[in-house]
Amino acid sequence: MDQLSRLFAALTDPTRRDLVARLTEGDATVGELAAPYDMSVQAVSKHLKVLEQAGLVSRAGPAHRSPVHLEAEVFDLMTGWIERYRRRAEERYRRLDALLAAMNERTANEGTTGDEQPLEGTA
Amino acid sequence: MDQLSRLFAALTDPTRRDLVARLTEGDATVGELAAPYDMSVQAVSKHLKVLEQAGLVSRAGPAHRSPVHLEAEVFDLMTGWIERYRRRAEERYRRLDALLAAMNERTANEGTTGDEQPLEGTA
DNA sequence: GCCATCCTCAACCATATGGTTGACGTCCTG
DNA sequence: CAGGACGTCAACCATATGGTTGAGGATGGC
Repeated sequence: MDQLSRLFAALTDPTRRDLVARLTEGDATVGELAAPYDMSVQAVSKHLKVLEQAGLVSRAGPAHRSPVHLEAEVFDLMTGWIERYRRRAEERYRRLDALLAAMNERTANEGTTGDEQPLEGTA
Repeated sequence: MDQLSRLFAALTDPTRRDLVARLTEGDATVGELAAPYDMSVQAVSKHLKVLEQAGLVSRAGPAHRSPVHLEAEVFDLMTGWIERYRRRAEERYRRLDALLAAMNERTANEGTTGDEQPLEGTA
């Protein structure tokens, strides 16, 4: 699985999104992170593993009680993907609007010209 | 499942991300969308259903051969969530930097003052 | 050095996911 | 109106996911 897929998958689960949200307030140990949930510590540990493999979280060391740290920069991978296609879609809407405006203008000037499939392959 | 979860889940699958990417080039029928993949049309139809339930995609009508349309605005729900916590994390780093700078200045001026847990609850 | 605490690993279970094939409904064509 | 093309529905299968419990491995305090 590629990292982008791992990132989206990681943030699919509401518990994991909540963990990320809490980590923006500062590093925390697994125990601290697990405390608020009505769920076993092992389950939270698994969630953290998923976040870690997605690159969203890191551990200071393999040590006992070592704090979990949020790696906020990897968010950019997702926003990068999203914004790219968001922009592309908007770009297309603008072109479509321009095209429709041009068509309106032409029909207002002289009516149909015999060329009637201007949308094909352009929009 | 809440919409945010559905959105992240929808974009987890590379095939669905690719469908979204292609829809930024313009609306398309299910058949057109399914053609490039080494996969049954039914499978692509399922993927489109997932995208539709996440709000990322809409159909012109229940009709035969009706085009699939991308709803790019819902991207904002995700970027909104991501950017919120991205900002929160950065905000925290700035506060931490400021605190460390203040500590350095103080120790440079007069050494320890006896109050030695300034990080607790602040970072 | 011992023991409690923190955390992870492993096995297990229920359900969700992503794919298949086959059957069916609906529309456009002739 | 008969037939083919397009799309979805349903059943099925393999694997992934999110949770549980039980056991075990390090660490740190005493």
